[in-house]
Amino acid sequence: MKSFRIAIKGQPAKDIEAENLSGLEALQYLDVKGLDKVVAVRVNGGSQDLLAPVGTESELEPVFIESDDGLKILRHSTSHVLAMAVKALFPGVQVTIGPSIENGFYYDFDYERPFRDNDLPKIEENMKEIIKANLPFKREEMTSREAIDLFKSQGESYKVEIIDDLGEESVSVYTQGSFTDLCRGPHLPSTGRIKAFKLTHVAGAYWRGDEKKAMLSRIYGVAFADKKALKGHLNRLEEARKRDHVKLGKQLGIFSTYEEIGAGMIVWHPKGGMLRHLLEEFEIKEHLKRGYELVKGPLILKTELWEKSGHFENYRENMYFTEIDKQSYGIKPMNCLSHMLIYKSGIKSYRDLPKRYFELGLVHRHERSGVLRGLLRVREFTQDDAHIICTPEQLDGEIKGVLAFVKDVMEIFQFSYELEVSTKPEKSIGSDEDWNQATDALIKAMDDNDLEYQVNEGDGAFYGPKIDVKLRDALDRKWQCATIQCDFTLPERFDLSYIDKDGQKHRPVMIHRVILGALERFIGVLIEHYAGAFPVWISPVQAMILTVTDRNIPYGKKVLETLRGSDIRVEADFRNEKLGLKVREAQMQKIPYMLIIGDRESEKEGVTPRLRSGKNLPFMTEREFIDLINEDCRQRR
RNA sequence: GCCACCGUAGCUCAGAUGGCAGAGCACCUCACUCGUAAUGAGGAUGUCCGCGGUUCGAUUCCGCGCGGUGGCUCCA
Repeated sequence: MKSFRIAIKGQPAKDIEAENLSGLEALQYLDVKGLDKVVAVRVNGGSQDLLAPVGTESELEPVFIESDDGLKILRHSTSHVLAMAVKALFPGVQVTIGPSIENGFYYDFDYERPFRDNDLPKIEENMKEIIKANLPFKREEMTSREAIDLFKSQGESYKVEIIDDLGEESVSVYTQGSFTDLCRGPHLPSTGRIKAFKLTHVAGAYWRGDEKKAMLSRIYGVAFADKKALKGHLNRLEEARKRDHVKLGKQLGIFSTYEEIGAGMIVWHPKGGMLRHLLEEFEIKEHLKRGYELVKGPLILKTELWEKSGHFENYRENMYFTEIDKQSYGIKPMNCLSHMLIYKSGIKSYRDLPKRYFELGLVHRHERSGVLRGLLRVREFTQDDAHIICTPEQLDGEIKGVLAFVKDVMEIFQFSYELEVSTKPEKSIGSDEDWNQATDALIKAMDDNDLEYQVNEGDGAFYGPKIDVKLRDALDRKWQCATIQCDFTLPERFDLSYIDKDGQKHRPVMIHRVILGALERFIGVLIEHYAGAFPVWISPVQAMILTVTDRNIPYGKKVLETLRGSDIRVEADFRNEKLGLKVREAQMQKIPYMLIIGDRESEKEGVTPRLRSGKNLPFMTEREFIDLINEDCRQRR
């Protein structure tokens, strides 16, 4: 008999005598409530299986299935059940890896053919059998040598490769029924604890994420603590799909694409044309306010210039080229080149700096066909691009200025965003000193502003480190919008200089930055963010005049003229239709204000606005309504 | 680019072991002049994404393209 001193974290310890004590027994002894919801236990901070023994001095924390860690364990265990089912149904399949992910899990397989959607139902059936059998997950430690022999005997070469690469003395494996998988754990006590899961889709995935390696077949699934939570998740997904910007873009007359025009090319319909115009107007104002200068470069530039900048060498695959009078030209994928030449067009003094050149620049990039998606990834787009050329001493202040700019703009659109900083990649240009200085400047700017950020080591551009600002779409996928990038290459290659106080030429520093990013992508995220119901200040149509009967058309026309004359974006529905129909249609177009014009309004010369929410405002004069809209716009709501 | 799925009327979608292609909405005409999410009746609507192949016959089966969606990779 040994004596154990155990405690629930933060509570008094208890002593107990036992030969051996599992986590589960310890929790029982400590009288933990709701044990049927406990899937693992943290012992002195580290998660382990419920049935694994605890040490003689242990501080315990139950891991409940609904907790983040509990769900991770559930999802990971479900992926093992998936692998077992697939091995049972498809002899000769090899298993690779199967982690838990947000809301679910996946498992990658190597099989003679890829899996298809219609394989999923029978796999699910098999998984349900495994769950019903309530097989325990049994952990076993063994030397790597033994594990390699074990997996070799099963023909599981990927597992052998993983163990080889781990280079550990020993590894752990988990077995449920006839299926054994290399795994660190922990796992559920048994398969019966899986109460709600669903296989969702299949996808191809490269082994180890390397496109030169084998294409595996991935099966995705979701799993939740109970059926209600699973259903809730599936419902939320369905709701999110209704906000899909491609769908809303078509319904609201914002944009469309055409097979006959080409992939990744957006055609803007009237409402989208207006939306773009409003955003561009907004951007120009905001940039001028912050000391930027408006510039504009041509769409195609001689290929020699792209060679000089390094784009031809590094970015040719993504560029379109054309030939005019036997001279090769490249269609710009970025706007920086003309900006460089503008800077060089005269000698610059330190007194002239910083220069902030802003351009709503149209760029073309040949993105690989498989990555295109709606407005979020296209081949032709407009960037709200600027290049800030400054002295090294000004760098910190300029970065902070851009971060503040991003913050202001994101607040206007009520976006929450995530910051990521990317450091020096393997393949890069420039000295370590430059890199360190610029990376420090980026990080310092964020630290000084108490901003939270994630570091992506080695993810920087080849010419410099960057801060990326990511927004999320309806389905919670992250999209890079704003970015702030330091660049050492271009000032060097274009031999940019300024004359400093010492009368000598010095090399300026350059920041390449966008705030919204690409207008296309931003609008895509924006549509999903507002579910198509734009605030009044950027609504393509702010008000719709709805007449009740034909008698009201003359006054309706007068209101239309008055509002148009006051720069209100207004349309009118004078059709001989029932008011209910007109309201419904305006409602589906998500127009902020409907102006009902009946006999009452015609006689008293005013309007009765109806809001998108269904609420009616009191009768008011045309003037009062114009003021109302103008106030909305001033407040950007 | 790679893997899977998908492409039928302007829109949303149904359809057939391979045999003249359907519904609702929208559209057009007529009636109704109407107060806050669909008035009624009638009418017209197709290269079933494209090109080849198999077949007596292909929108359906096969191949190749084009386009879309979900992933992987990429995203200077």
